[in-house]
Amino acid sequence: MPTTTQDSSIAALLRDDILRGQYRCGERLPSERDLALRFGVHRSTVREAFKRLEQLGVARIAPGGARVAPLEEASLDIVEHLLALDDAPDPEIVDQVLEALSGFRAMAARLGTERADAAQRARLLEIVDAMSRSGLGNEEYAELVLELSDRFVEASGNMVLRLMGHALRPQRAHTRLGYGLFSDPPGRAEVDAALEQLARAIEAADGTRASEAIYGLSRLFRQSLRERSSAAEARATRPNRTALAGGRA
Amino acid sequence: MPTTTQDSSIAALLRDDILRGQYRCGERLPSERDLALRFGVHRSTVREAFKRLEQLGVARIAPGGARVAPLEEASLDIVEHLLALDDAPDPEIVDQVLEALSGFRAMAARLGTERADAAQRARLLEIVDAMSRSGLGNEEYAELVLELSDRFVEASGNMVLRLMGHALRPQRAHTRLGYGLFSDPPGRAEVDAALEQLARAIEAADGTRASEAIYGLSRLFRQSLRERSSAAEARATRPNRTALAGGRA
DNA sequence: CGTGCCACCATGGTCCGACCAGATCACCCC
DNA sequence: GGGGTGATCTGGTCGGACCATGGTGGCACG
Repeated sequence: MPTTTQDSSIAALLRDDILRGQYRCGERLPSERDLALRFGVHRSTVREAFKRLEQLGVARIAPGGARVAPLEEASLDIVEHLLALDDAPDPEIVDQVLEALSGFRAMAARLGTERADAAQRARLLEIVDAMSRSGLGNEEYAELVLELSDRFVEASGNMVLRLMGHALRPQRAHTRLGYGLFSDPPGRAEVDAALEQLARAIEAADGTRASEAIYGLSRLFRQSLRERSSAAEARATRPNRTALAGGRA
Repeated sequence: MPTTTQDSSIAALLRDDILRGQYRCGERLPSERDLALRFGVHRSTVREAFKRLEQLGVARIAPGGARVAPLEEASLDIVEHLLALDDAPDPEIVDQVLEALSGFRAMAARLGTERADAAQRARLLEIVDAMSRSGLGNEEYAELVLELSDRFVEASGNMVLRLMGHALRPQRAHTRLGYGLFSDPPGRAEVDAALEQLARAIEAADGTRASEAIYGLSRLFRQSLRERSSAAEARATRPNRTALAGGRA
């Protein structure tokens, strides 16, 4: 039972404030004493929260005041928090994460395909086969995609990939909406073709082809997601702006 | 002048101990009071160090004792510390990092190539052209590769890629040894071919081809590095084992 | 009036000592 | 021997304190 401590709650609050863009980069955060007063905790508790923020790379603590760090210095770990910020994260962030995820999975597919042993290869083919079947729901597809990705990473035997996958692991529904095209007639043909290509690539241990197949699949997903979310956005409130806004000049 | 604080020094010490594999996963770390005594600091200072470790994902703090976290839960940020651990990091780690770096750069090349504007494209071609010239030293090549990578990331406009690049940024010489093949006759032809392919891909905004070219280049580098380092290792002491050892079963 | 210097104050870094609740573990009783 | 139980240990939090440093305003001097 992960009983959250006060320092981690405070760290999460401040982190989200920063990620939401409520403090400009370089701006001073409230002093430790102020925050201790505001949150009704002891200063040392606030300090511990600050240390977390510094380790996360979103703040820089120095005598004279803690300041918001430039976003480029942040840890990849902020991604999951960016996605979890609100019910409707900035679609641009979601898209950038999905894009990175596509590339990451393509990378994993390449290495995994080249290095998988017989058992791993069989398991990979099983999953691809399951994805080819029709009649699965969004959640089921999402599960399959996740497992496929994990198996590729596992087969690659690369710990760095594993860590990257951990940071990018989609935990929110926002990133899983696109899988509907699996059952939609329009995209179905393309998906099937890509899956077929992927299966052959796995059998032939052809990393490059597997990589392309995965990337193609991911692109289809992202496209589908963009269409769906832009439609959804049209009848919703404005998305929240975050510190990432404008990142893609 | 980043005057390092005691808590960060202690955090670094403990982190390196953990990364070096001196504590088994799940094993209890010494208590805060013990460490405070050992380091001659107050317990609250040790606590701040612990918070950093927890945020880094290498330790899990809970009543009853802080324990070493499973490696999969760690942040990507540990990679740079793994490489900085000793003068001669485990070659397997270096190889895994380079492998991930290859994939990352291929990803950045794909997205960057597809989305670069005219000025960015011109700059990319400039760098590729500079890499084609002979007579450059290892350091110069490393610089060019780094800048090329950065420009691709910049052109991609993807903040997640930027964060990944930051975590994987090679800061140590170990990851730069392979560039010698740029001037070596045996590899030179292959390198030139790949560079030529890359240039054409950039001109044509062909992400897939650019990605393949970069991946091919990176593979040549890694190969070269492996040969060099295995030769060097033969006449050196055993490499240090770290927590990553055995990651590639 | 402008400028430069200095004292003052706020801030982070560290320390001291204390209390609480939950986890651990050894011991004892059954 | 097994299970309960209390001493003990651990982290979580608190209150207060001191120091060095950096920021800032005011005061004196030009």
